Amino acid sequence: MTSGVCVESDLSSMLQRSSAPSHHHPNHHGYGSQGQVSGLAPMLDYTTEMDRYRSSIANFYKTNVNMNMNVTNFPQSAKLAARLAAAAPIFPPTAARLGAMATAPWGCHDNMNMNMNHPAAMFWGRPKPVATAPTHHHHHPSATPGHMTSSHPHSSSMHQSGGGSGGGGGGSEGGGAEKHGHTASLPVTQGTAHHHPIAPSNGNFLPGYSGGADCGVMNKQGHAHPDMMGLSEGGNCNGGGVMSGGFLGGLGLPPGVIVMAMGSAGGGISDASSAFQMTSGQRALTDCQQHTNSSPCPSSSSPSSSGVTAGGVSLSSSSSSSSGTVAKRKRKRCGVCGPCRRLINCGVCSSCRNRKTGHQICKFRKCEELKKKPGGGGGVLERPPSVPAGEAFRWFF
DNA sequence: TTGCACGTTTGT
DNA sequence: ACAAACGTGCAA
Repeated sequence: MTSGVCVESDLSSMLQRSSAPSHHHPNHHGYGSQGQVSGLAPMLDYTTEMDRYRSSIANFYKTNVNMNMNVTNFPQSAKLAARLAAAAPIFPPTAARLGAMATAPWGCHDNMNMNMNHPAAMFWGRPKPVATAPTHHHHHPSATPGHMTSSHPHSSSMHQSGGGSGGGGGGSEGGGAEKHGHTASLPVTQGTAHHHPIAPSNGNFLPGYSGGADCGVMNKQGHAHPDMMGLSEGGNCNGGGVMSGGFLGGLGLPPGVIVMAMGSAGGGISDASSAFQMTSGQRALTDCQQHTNSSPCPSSSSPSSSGVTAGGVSLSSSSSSSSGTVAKRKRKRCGVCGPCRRLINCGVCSSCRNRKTGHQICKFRKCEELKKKPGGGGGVLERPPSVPAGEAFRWFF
């Protein structure tokens, strides 16, 4: 499924259901049902609209949530959190913005809190989204944050349901929240903005997660494993669009614009992954190279990058296919699939439990690509297809 | 076919 | 040196 489609259907339907068509605010048209935008519709009650919208979203997530909330399941989360914290300044320039981003997405600061149980929950980005290319900085934001989504949904649900039976979800607040300035959040931000709550949310969070939710891929999340990571093929749903959306919030640009840009830039791939990659040093590089076909990989800042790995490994794998030589090298994670985007080990799977002896990555984090047979067709070639440009674009209509 | 354990490679 | 994770062989 393409993210565009999923989202559109889900969200739009929700919206429609919850609100009278005529009420759609122009601003919302993006998500609103297609074409329903009776452009003239006066901003009746913007706030009301927003509320409605929010509630819709909440409901939407309500179901998914609970599972994820179990932060406790992530033994490594602490570690991860630390790591992430270090890397925190994912979007240095946007630090300030970050707060907004973090919160806005869920439209409910409560969410943040909930998530915060597990610091890690906050950042579902790659561990080291460190350096950001000046140019691309726009993209990054979206990329990283993306992951957070999963957790949020819970919160939102909680928020609404009020009860929030959710596992640990409850009320504990993590320091993380503060970090992001959770409180400020939403409503306000949006106030100004014409941004639809949803847009931001997606944007900020990893496509993977968000995607899952948005796309209605809920199924996946539905069973979601104890670890909130039930990412569905992240890339798909979210599409670059999503991310961009988040960004938009910060930029204040019309969603459509961003999306378009992303699409073109990403050559269809766009989604967080690419952005991600770019920021994450070697890995990024690797990924790019592996997927040369699709990803733009901007002159991968100096392939020389320690020339070693990046080129070596990834290429070997890809080249192997082409050259046929194949020096059996270890394959690397694609970095874009749902599992790859996960940062936290579930802690309950056999791999996690047997980490010492098993030497295997958490099953839920096992790269989709690596699961495939090395020689197998397709091999490394494709990354999980992200939303086709067209689809992404569709999102906003 | 799937899961587990070990060896080995890769990155810090 | 150490940790993480991939590849592979073996057992169930």
